Amino acid sequence: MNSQENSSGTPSSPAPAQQTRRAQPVTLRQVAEAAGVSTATVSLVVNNKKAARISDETRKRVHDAIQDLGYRPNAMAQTLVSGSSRFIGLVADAIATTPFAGQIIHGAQDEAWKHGYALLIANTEGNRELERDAIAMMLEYKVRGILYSTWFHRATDVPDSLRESDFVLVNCFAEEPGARAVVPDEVQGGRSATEVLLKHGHRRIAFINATTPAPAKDGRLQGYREALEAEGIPFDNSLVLEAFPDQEGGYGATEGLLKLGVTAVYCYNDRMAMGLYDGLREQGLSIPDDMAVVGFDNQEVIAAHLRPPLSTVSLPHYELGAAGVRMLLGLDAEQASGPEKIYCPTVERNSVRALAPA
Amino acid sequence: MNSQENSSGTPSSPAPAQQTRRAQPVTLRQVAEAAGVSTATVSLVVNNKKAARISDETRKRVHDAIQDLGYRPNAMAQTLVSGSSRFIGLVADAIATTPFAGQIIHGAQDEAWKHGYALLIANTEGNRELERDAIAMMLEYKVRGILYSTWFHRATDVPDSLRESDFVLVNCFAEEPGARAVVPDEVQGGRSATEVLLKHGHRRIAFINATTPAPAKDGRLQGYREALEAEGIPFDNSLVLEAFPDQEGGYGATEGLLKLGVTAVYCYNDRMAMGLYDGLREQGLSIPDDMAVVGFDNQEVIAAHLRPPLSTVSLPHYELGAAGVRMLLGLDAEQASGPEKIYCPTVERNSVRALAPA
DNA sequence: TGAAGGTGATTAAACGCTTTAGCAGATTGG
DNA sequence: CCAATCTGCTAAAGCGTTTAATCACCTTCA
Repeated sequence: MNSQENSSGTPSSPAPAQQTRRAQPVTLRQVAEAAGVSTATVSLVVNNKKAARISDETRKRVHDAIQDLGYRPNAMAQTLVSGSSRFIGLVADAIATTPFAGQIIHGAQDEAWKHGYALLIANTEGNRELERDAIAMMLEYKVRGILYSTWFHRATDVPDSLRESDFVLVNCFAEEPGARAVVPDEVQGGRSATEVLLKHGHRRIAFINATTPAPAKDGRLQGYREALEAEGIPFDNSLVLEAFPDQEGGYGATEGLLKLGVTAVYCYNDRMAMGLYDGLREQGLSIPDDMAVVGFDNQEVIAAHLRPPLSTVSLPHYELGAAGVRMLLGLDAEQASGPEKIYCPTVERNSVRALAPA
Repeated sequence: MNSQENSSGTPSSPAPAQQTRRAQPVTLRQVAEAAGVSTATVSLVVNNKKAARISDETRKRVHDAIQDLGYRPNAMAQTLVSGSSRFIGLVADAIATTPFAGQIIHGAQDEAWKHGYALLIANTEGNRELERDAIAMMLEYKVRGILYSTWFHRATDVPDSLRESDFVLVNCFAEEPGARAVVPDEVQGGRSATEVLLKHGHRRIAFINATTPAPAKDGRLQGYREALEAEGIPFDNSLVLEAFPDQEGGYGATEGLLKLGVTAVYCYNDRMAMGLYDGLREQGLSIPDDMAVVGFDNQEVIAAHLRPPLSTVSLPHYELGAAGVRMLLGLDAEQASGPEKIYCPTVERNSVRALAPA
């Protein structure tokens, strides 16, 4: 890479930048001395200040010195003087309990990075004390702001110390007036899921909802009703079942479902759909021929690889993280009020087929 | 909380610490002025230096001032003077492609936190340039060291800039002599998986290996052989099949498997086992009665909720992350040589049953 | 009574960088 | 030929801490 001749004395050191490895980091001053200029000059060329008048010759000497010494600016010192740090904090209540949390981190990281920020993360495991400490740590690092995220969509209260900084709630919300938030659009998601079925001609559609109270429970049901009613199909409460939102719940709901005489079913989530697959198969029923199924969440490992692959609606965790930092940074036009709702895209696979016209 | 009387003038401010919200952060100097002491004194009490001689009265004045102003130390300034930061960097090639990466982050975060470090993360999506930038960023923040992790166990090469810092490879390894690494013990895992079957009396055990070359492929096979041989069962190469390591691969392997006349099968991973479940069921075969199955990875969403729940071997991602930071910090006794191998624990569920004695 | 020692604080330098004001010398204009 | 302007660079202050050195004052004891 560096084709410059070795004019600087020491003849046989193969990797000049490497030899200082793990030693005290090289400072601006050392570069300045090596180049025979002042630290101000070095700073000016490092930061490419166009206002500064530096001769090409000097500029080159500085660059060479930087190369030779393997200089890296000290970000701590920079932020100290500049007054504002380039950190965004992300506190999560469960980083790994679910693949989802990872996506929030991912989205936040990408977006933060895009705007020159680094992500500082902490996970609290739902522990209030840990949470307080984590937030304190972030405040001490003078983060630009904090993303407070939960692994499932829910109401939360805002920890006091959070208020000492800018913050936005991600995948959760609080009644509190000033609290900005980003959440998935459960209602739209529920509508989309139902529409997939509707679009294929199904008219009698069951919904297996969760038993566990949550915004998702209400929203997804609401979306189901809206989609139905938009098609002029009256909502029939006897078509909505409830079960615990996991595989076993879905499996257990099979019997009840079969009594309903429906041609299609929309499950609260993919895991229930997975259980339902087993239940249906046990009854010798085929998906999508005997029953069309859609899920919700788009939990990759499951949805994409069931037999047949499951049509579902995606929970936009990546987008949630990204939108969170955008909101924090004030990049999007400010919402009127209430949390910003993120669109849940439909993912069509093969668990739904057109209903043969009767 | 703060039951101190409001002796300081302004009468009706309800939340004293809160009112400075979002303003310029309070500094040590301001606390010092408010308490009528020098900044040195404040520093001394904040850090609880026992060597320092500070009267109780002064100490109290300082604490009150801190409370009133809502002071938080500036970590940047602290690390600047102390010379060493409290950061550990984690660069991952895929944060969210898989639930696994989340676990590595989680483990690293917990362990780092335990030792007073904060985790700085970056994900590179396998992009070399992004990777370089991410590492550069970490170096500029003068991290204590960097964890370089991959989402599946593999050989890697060490990016040049990584060498400018302490680092350890997590879930990957390099030939390079100086490169410390932590990886899962695939061989032991393969042995454990096989032993679960052996323990239940199975003697004729198939192994469905992956087609994709990887340390896991070799190691898990090796473990299978070792376990067999330890029981005096000669290794029979015709009992090892190969398929693409996902659900479809497992499903597709059903036919070949059934020709083998085995009573049990050990799958390269849980996803293949999931596919195999479907294949077996299609043939009207029951797990575990007609065929005992064990997987590998312990991919929660799948393994715990298949019908029947899958016995498997856990890939210790959390431990990998945690062991990574311990190694980085030099907390564990140094290994003789080669990567440190992390134990893969067995998780027994219901997909294996004792073989009725013939 | 005066030196020695203890107590409770302060002063000031340093950490690595950015940035404004300004300086010396060269060039230009009138 | 002198002032004005331009060019290339530097001095120094300041960001918020920590910490070694020091200071003023008070006790104690020989």
